[in-house]
Amino acid sequence: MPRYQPSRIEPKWQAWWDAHDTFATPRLPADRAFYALDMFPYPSGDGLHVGHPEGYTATDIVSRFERMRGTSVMHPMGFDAFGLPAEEHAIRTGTPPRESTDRNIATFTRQLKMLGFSYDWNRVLATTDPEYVRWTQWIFLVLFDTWFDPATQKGRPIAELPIPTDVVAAGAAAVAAYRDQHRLAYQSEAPVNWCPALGTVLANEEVVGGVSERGGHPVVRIPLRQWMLRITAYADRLDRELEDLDWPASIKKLQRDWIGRSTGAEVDFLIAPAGSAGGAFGAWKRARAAAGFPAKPDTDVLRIYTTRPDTLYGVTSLVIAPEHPLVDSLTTAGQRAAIDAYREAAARKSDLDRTDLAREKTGVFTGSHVIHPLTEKPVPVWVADYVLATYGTGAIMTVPAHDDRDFEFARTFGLDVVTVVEPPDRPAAAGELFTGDGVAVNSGPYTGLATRDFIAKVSADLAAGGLGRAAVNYKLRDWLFSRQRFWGEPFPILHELDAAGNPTGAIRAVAESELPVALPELTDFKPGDTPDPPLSRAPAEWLYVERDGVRYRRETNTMPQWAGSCWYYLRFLDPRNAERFVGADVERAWMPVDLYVGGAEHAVLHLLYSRFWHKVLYDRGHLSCPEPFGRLVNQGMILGEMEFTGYRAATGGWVSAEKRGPEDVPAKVPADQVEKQGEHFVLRDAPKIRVESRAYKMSKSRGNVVNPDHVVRDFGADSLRLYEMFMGPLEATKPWSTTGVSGVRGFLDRCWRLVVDERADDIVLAPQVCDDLPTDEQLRELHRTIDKVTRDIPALSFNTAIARMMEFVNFCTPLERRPRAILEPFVTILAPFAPHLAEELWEVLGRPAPVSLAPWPVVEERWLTDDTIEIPVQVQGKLRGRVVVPAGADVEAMQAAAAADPRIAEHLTGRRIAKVVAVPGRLVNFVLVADAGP
RNA sequence: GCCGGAGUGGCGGAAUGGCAGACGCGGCGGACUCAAAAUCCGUUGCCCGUAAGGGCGUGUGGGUUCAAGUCCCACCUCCGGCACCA
Repeated sequence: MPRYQPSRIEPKWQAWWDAHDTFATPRLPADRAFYALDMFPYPSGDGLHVGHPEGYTATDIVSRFERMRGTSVMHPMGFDAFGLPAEEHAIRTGTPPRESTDRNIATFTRQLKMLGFSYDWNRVLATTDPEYVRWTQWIFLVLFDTWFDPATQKGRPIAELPIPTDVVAAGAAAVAAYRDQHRLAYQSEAPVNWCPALGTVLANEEVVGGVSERGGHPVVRIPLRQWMLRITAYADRLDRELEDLDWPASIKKLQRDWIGRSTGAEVDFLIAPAGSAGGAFGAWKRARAAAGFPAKPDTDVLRIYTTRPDTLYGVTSLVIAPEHPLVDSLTTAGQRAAIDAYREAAARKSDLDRTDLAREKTGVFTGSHVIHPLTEKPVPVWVADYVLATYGTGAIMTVPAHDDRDFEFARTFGLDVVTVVEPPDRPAAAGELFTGDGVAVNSGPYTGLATRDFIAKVSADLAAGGLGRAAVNYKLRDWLFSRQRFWGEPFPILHELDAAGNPTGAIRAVAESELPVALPELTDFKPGDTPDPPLSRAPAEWLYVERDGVRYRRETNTMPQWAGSCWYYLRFLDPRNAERFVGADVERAWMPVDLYVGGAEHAVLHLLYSRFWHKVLYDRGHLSCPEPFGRLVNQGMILGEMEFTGYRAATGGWVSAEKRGPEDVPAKVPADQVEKQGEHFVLRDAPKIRVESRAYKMSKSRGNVVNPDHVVRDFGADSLRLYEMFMGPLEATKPWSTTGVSGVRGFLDRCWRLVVDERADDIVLAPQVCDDLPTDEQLRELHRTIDKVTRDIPALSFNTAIARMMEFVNFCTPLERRPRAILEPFVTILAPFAPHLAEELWEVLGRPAPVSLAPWPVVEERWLTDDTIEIPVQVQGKLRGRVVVPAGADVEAMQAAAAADPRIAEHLTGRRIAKVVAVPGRLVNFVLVADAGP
């Protein structure tokens, strides 16, 4: 009667843990501390997905394991609850985002509790909680109050920013403006990705393929006042300090590529005054030699950035971005119409449209020339949209012979290809493209230099002449931090108004004591036709405030969703602290995070942004460590069930997959109508017809989404947990399999029957369970299992740990007498994986709950070794037999035992042994003298 | 195009350079049952052979080694990411 019933025991133990606060974490660790963190979810309306419990189960197992080993474990959960979907839902239905968000959080909470995760629910938080928003805004004010000191490579208080004397002389307003220009949080009038359909501006990384990542709406570039975070100031540290982190090498590389550090040189080209004689250049050059290279170029020069200053003698034109500030002044009357048309077309294209369409390079000649600083020859200036305004100086020199983009550009417009670098191993062919390092040719005094030496020398010479300087650039851009949205954190910033109600340009921070700046009540969430944020339609009593006799208008932009997720791992440590964003002692005791598990989709942005904020807070003395996440692991994606797809022709018959045309329609084929033939799957009834076999990403449209609620209903939470861990390596992409879940459920059923009498009417011990002393064999089996599981959990190798536990159960099942002394330790090590079942079995065994806090069993080493071992014996590398030898047998003994085996002896008769390889404890291999033939 | 990752039975997968295929699913056979389900036991890489045994096997082709799924070189396929950053 009492079969294993997850639906009965799982809620029972969840309630028990809740009532006893079993997983409450102390404020400070008692001894060893372990911080296991999940990437908290966005509480979407769809509820939990089977992908969520994968990482969550992994950290839960490690957390439970560490707890049982006496470690103080921090294992919290919360919700990344600001975000577009709630706002879009509000726009569609009129429901305030807070309502739908709270509802979704309730669903997520129910589902997470249903899976038996050992979170300390006392620490739960949502980024939308006013108290959380308060500290997010406070951190923004820290960024606002910080400038980056390049000399010390550290963020420092803005009050410590040295003010140049001429700025001081210009008055208080000038000083304030100077400070504003140097803050880590600053405003900028920048070309941004405006998405009319979403009514918002998007970050570069939210624009994919020229359309919005969310929804796929078109995006155009317009200039707009924005809040930016100066993450580029930290680019170098964000790059360098990756080094010591225990992160997957691939993720580190992804971040490094995203930061995209490159070294090269900036070079100024004098814009040739129209109709002037050569004298102007000489004067300019002398002036530069005397004054040096200016920090900012005057309008009479074009400054370019190149990583290959060694190719300066191969320059055939300069190209500037359509948004470059000097386009207007460089355009001659004759070219005006063409340039204007080109610029307008470029403005309508997003960055990615440009790259996609511009396989064929486009561009327009400005009509102007600049003077080459070394050769003193005139160089034409073009405008082309393959040059990005936002990288480097927005202007480049083209060297068609040694850069593939410039090569293509030159080919399109018939520009010269001047070879100035020869490959190291062969002469250069005229007009060929060579982008590698080599030896300079045709380069005046530098001819003959190797690329590396050339770069060093020319950089020094340019710097000495005030014509250029070595420079470092990053692909990383400053972080566009404002959104024209309602459902986000308001900025704690006030804009000063003049008597007429117009902004003066002066801004001030909201006082710390006035935080949080709460969102106003709004009834209309619709974005407008203009980039004016919804908050600009807030009631006047929210929008306008007076401080010290001055009227201000609140900032109406809101922060992006990343803001809340940048620091949640800190708030978990001290979620109710009203005095500080996190208590200093608490932070010191728990940070950094020991294990952070989440999806690889956050490999770049979330992790980079978090690291940036963390470093600023560290620099400002608010944190004790420079990096937030010590060990990072990305769980793999879970795909839908394997599908077989056949193709049907319009005529109705099947078409073999490799011969299908675009008009043939795919059709799902049930697995039992398919068989494998060689490399491919074919239809069982028509083996000529190949079908495709593949697992697809889960998606609503494909209809292959697995709902955790259903899995729990049909198999139980422990089965879901165990299955997701048994599927394969945590980091691998793997397909879902319902029969796989039922297989794991079968294992839990066998665990149950090992302890419980299934035929009794009540839940009582199985009659086989006894108090016998375990046999040596049983102890060996037990301790080997404990050993394997103990080693596999920290390695996150859960699939092999589970396999070993299955072997243990298979070993015990046939036992007529099952000693408690082996069952109880087994239930203990099962507990992190299948906690509900383990608690129930523990109770049936008569032990005091909870097993979740029972001490982890100790491996007794002596049970891990055998007296004798069976070793393979090879002849010529081929397995020919096995012999049993004492465990400590030396090489001679092994060899003798092997040679004595009749089967081996047979293979050795009549042959001469060249040598014998015997590896103690492993194998014996007889190598024979090559057979001379019969 | 560039950068990652992965290719092992019918399927998911396991294997410090040392017995390839642990464990699970599926299949086959048996026990129990009037029967079925459930459960338990056995078996299951492919080929030849009644058997004993033998041969072949980790995407392909080479190489190193007494010994290669594992190391090296070249290539093929699939998955993921990036994509004019000068």
